[in-house]
Amino acid sequence: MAEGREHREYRMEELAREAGITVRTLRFYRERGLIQPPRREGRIAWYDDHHLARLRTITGLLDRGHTLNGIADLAATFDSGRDVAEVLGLGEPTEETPVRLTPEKLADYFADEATAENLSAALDLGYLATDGDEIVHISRRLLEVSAELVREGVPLSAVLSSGRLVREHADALAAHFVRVLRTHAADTDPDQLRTLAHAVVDAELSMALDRQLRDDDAPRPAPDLRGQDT
DNA sequence: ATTCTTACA
DNA sequence: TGTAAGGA
Repeated sequence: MAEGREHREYRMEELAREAGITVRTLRFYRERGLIQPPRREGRIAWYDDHHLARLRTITGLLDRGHTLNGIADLAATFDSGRDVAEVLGLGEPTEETPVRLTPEKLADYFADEATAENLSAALDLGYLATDGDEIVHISRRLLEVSAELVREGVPLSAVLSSGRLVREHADALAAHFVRVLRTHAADTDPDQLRTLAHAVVDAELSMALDRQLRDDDAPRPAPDLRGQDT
C-alpha cells in the first residue's frame, strides 16, 4: 500500500531515516535554523511532514551546490514570508494565475540570482508567498517575464525595482480609472472598466514606447505621470 | 530503558 | 559530522 500524505509525526530517528540523513545532521540543521523547531512533548521532539519536506528541499539544494549558510538565508526568508491565503485573500478577481513552485524550480528560473535579498524583496512586493514548504508566485506572466529579463542579463534586483515602480504607477492609474467611473458612470459594470482601462493603458504604453525608442539621441525629459486632482 | 543534548574529537 | 557521556 502506498503511503498517503498523512499528518503523522516523526521522532528524530525516524525523520532522519526518511530524509536520508543522520540524527546528528538533523540536529545540526536545526542549530543553523534551517528547519523550524519541533513540537516538544516533554523530552521528546516531534517532527511532521512539514519538516520532512523541508529536509528534502535542503538536500536537493545541497546537491545543487548551495552552501549551508545560503540555504539558511533562504529558509529564514521563506519562514518570514506571509502565507498564501493572506496574499491571495478570498479569491480576488484578478486575471493572473498563480504558480506553485518548489524552491528548486525557483532556482531553475533565476539561478544564482535567487539570493535571499532578492527573494525577500519579492516577498515584500507580494510577488512570492510561501505555502508550507512550497512557494507561490502570484502571476505566471510576471514570473515568465522576470525570468526572461534575467536571461537577457538584467539583474533580478533591477527587475524587482522596476516591478515596484510599475506597481506604483499602475496603482495610480487604477485609482484614477475607478475615480472617474464612480464620478461619471457609477452604474457601469466594473468588468467593463477593466476592459476599457486595459485598452487605454495598452495603447498609450505602446505609443510611449515608440516615442522613447525613436528619438533616443534627442535628449528629452520623461513625461510626468502624476494624478493632479482637486 | 529510552530519547535527546552537551561536549569533545 | 561521529561519538561518548549524561540529564530527564
